[in-house]
Amino acid sequence: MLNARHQGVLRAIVLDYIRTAEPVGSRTISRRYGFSLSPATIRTTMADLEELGYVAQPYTSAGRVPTDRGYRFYVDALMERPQLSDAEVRRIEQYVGPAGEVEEMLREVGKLLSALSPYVAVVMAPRLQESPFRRVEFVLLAPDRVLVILLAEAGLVHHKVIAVDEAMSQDELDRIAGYLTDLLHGRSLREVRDLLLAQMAEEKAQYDRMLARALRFGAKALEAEAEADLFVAGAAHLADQPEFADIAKMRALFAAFEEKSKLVKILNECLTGGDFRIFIGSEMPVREIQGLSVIAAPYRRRDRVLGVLGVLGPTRMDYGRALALVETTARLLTRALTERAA
Amino acid sequence: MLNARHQGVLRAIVLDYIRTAEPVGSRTISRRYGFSLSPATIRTTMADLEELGYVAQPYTSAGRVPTDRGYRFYVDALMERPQLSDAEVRRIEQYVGPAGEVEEMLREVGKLLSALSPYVAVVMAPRLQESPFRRVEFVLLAPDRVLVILLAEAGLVHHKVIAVDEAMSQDELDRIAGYLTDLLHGRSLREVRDLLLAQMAEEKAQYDRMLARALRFGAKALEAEAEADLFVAGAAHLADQPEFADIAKMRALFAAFEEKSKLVKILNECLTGGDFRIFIGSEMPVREIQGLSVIAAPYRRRDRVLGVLGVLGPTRMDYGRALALVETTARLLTRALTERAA
DNA sequence: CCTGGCACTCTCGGCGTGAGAGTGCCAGGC
DNA sequence: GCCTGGCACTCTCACGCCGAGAGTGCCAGG
Repeated sequence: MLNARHQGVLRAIVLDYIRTAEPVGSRTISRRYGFSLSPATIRTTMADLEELGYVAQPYTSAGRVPTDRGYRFYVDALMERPQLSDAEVRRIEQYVGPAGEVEEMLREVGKLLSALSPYVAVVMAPRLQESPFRRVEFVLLAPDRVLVILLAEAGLVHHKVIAVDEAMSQDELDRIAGYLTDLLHGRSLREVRDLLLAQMAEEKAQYDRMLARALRFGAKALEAEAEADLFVAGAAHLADQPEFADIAKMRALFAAFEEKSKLVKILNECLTGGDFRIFIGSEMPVREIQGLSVIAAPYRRRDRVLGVLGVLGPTRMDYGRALALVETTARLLTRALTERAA
Repeated sequence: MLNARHQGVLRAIVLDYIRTAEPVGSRTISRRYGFSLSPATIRTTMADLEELGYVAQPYTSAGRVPTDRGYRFYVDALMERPQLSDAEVRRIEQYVGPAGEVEEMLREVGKLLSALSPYVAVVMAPRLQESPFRRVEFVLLAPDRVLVILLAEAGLVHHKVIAVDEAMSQDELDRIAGYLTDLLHGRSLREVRDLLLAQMAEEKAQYDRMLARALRFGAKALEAEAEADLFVAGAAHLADQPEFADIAKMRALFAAFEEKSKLVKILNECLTGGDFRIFIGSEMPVREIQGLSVIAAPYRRRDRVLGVLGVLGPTRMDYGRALALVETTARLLTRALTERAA
């Protein structure tokens, strides 16, 4: 479909446009990208590329700009895959050290990603619901309020306060906690909850008052968490990108960020699939976000996918470097989480 | 200093400018604000106000714009104090219901403030360090990692994971937790920590191994939290304000928001003082934030100030309404926290 | 098949202009 | 003595014009 010359010119257009954010002319390509062809020849090639939909002109007789399709071809077939520098890799390694708490670590990773790139970092935290369960603890705060502490694998901790209808003693809570912990060791919270509900449906007789109470209470404590947690860092970066010099665009963007559910939707698509995922402009599964690309990669513990991290930038983004950054971070984070004691 | 006419004209200028964001001319004032004076007369008054520094002209022979000093006088002496509608008060009451966890509630309050005003909401969470202490719990995660759960008054909960040098059993942890809880009931974490360090310094003999260990471990568990927690909501609102139609200003603003420490510094100033605090433009204790005003009020539990909430907007802000909003929210939040069981 | 030449198109910045808003000042009136 | 209408003046802003510059498409010749 695209011969070598077409591909070379497309590559040059993408590279130059990523660098300068200005439409690229035939002369620039001929001079700066080592083609031994005159601008006139380049022009016919560019006309071909335009007809095939890989590049576009902002207006008649301006230079060419890559289309989403052009970026896609570039990413799939032309892009080099640069390595991060050793210093950068070391820096990432420091941030994902094995100590501390997972949420804290993810927040730091977000800051790191946004510091190492001019884009917005997004990190989706593991869904507690889906994580293998290790333990639950209850702490009586008041006769009618109980603090629930949920511990999942890999240092994932979550606490919440729930109201209870009937007064309980700390002793009773401890017994219930022990019972739940035994019952559920290693299953996900979702499984646990379903199990509890199933048991509750069965045990109509309520011959064991304590057990009935434990079931009822446990089901309440494990009730579904609201939204997947999302950390966004470096949103101010976008204001630096020339494509968002327009106030109206900026507004839409920042509004989109406050509605994190949109971002979650995009990142969710990355939970399946392989090593990484790139959405370019119109490929984005959410309509509200325009003119942006996302590069995201899942991170794991052993073989289980925990969450997704990535960067969000203008379609005119340095895909090679951003991908290296995202992949490396995901890889190192996966390693750190896998090496974690429990 | 300012006679009645001066004040009336200043008030009209501020009101009109808040509404329209356009410099206010003598004619507008004469027509729209019920002065039975001709524009020419208004003009001489305006010239006086300008000389005294209450208003300024963006350029020769444009209308007048209030200066920071003008806003200050308006806020101190001229401003009406509108009431929130019943519906709004009810809405706030719903958000600050007595159940659930404090942090969660504060986050919601932030969203609420930004929904009820076109400004940015900021809510500073109680500093755990300063809160009266109720209880500590330890959970052994791995031989060398312990989950610390700190419970302060009013349902303030915090957890963190710490690394320990020497292996401990859960039994031992429970004993230490009990010891610490007994020792410290009702004091703030800061006091507790200082106490521990003092005791450690004294007990050089280490005659009681268990006690020494408890002290050492306790001190570590209570180590200072990083930053005061801050919730920011509705930052995208600022993009709607005409004064930030300039990209450069927006950039600076959003960058300032990511550096939350600046905001914390401002809000900290409000922790002392009485019912509320208003910083107008150049009065702001942090130089990085320009052209903005802050209205903030502390919220309490009983008589103890826990934190601060407020809104951040352009100096051209509807001070009356914003103040009503902030004060009411702080008042209702205080009531809810005070009524809380423990 | 490539290339230099050429006419053409479109953007962009600078410039001038005129309308409009608002001012300060002054002389005259209540 | 204070207020007011009138007037000349100033400054911004939107508009349109123009020329420079960048880039194109096409064509004819090597």
